[in-house]
Amino acid sequence: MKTYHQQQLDAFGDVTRRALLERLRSGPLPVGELAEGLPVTRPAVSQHLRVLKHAQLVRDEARGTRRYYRLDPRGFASLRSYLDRFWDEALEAFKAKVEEK
Amino acid sequence: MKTYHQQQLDAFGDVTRRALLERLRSGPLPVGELAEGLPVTRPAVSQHLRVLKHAQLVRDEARGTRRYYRLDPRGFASLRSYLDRFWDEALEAFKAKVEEK
DNA sequence: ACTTACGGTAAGCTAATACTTACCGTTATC
DNA sequence: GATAACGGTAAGTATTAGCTTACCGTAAGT
Repeated sequence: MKTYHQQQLDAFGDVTRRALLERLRSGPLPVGELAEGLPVTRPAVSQHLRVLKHAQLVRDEARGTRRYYRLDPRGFASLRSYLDRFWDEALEAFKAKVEEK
Repeated sequence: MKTYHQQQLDAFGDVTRRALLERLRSGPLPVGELAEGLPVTRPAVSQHLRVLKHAQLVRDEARGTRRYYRLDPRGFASLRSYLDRFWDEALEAFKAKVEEK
């Protein structure tokens, strides 16, 4: 089993997925529009969106025949708290090292 | 050419590299010790360290025959500011959308 | 000086993952 | 109800990226 922040980091570890996320910053978009301009086909985009969805970085909502994707705050919050915790613990360890000398 | 935050996200997009970074939270370590316990060989670790170094997530320092690796604040700061900026812009866009209605 | 410890690099292999084509289901439109 | 638009899924291919083995250089110890 993979923790969420791991899934989020994996999801961010691909340029195409990052491009998708960047596009979604300006607001929700249907899959077709998301795929436009990208150097990959629409099905590829669908597959990336699935990964992003599992990582809770995007949410989707069907509207008629279109399916709108938007950024999901949950994934970003989780990712951020992981990085913060990570760095805090590193500083903690560093301080401890200094004092022990 | 790749921007730094892209390199950092790529670097974080691998479990072994994340494991290395987590080990380094408790302080600097030589390559041999870093490799111990991991399910991969030492050369593999060296290669991962190279990626992490280019992403400015670790620094290295030779001491005798050993080479100590430690976390590098630069990469983390850069990554954090990217994520913050990313999310800020998303909120900005969201606000603008609401007001325009 | 010889030997051992440490770790980087290259070449080649393997495994993971991104991508495409083909297909199908659903919703809307005529 | 037929057709078109939209998008998800499956199967197979291709590319990427991680891993190993082999090798070399440098620094320390004997």
